[in-house]
Amino acid sequence: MVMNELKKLGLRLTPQRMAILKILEGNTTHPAAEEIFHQLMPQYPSLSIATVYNTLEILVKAGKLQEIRISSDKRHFDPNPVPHSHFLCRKCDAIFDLDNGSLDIEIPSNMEGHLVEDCAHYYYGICRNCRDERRDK
Amino acid sequence: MVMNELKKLGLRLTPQRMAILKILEGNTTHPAAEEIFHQLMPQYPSLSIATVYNTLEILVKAGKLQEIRISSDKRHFDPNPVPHSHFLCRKCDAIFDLDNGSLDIEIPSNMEGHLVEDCAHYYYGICRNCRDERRDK
DNA sequence: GTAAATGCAAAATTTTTGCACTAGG
DNA sequence: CCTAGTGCAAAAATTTTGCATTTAC
Repeated sequence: MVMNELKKLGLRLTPQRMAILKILEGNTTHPAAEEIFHQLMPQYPSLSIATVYNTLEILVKAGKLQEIRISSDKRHFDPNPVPHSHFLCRKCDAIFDLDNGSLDIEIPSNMEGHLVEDCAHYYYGICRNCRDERRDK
Repeated sequence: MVMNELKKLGLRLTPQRMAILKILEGNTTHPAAEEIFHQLMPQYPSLSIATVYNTLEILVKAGKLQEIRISSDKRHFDPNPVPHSHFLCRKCDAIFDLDNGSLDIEIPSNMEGHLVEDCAHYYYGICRNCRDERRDK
């Protein structure tokens, strides 16, 4: 559970943080900050978008979340911090996880003299759902 | 030469476009729109940032440029449209091309049922220059 | 001459910041 | 208590848009 790990890092377990964590846990839709904010609005009317951004940044720095820069306009977030590929559909804008089988992406420690710490692999095209729709018509 | 290819696409060769193309040709610094704009300001004081964005979008759509979404805050551009990896230095924010030898990135046509048209591989860490600086001190 | 491109300024979006107030531990 | 965290509103930063004017062909 992520909550206990946060405690160990000296982070306070506020209701806002727990709610954000709950939304993200097991979530494969890769929401952006604003989507999380709107989902929580009904329950937490006083919640601030700044708090959402703040929490997401903390979680990314703590290695509990992964930031996804696949879309040109806004950042998305993945509760799975293990490096894996993502696919963005040009038609419906959905982001999919691509599980490279059991082989997660290997991060080369050194590339042309650069010290590599992290990596991201993004793929673009038409997702299987949109492709099927097209086929039906 | 890119200019002639643009003509074939029915695009007009305006001074602004040619200037933007000239700045990008052979450029390995991966400039953002604003950097291009500022480099051209002295020579083209009336140039509009909207024209820079417009031109960049046209060139990307025409397949003459590659958009780089490696940085979370702004988009960068690469005059080399062939898929290849990029490296972002967390210390100096420079973007480097990673030439995967002669093996360019292969785009799988199909991944888990999705139709893949394009891809991007990004790497993050400390570049060789910043690493060397650290070592000297 | 005419459609395409430009420049300008305003708007739209996303993200960040400063600061007073609140509350978790 | 006391510091970390929150909320608010304003600001910053990037990108887009509408429209009148200009210009490449």
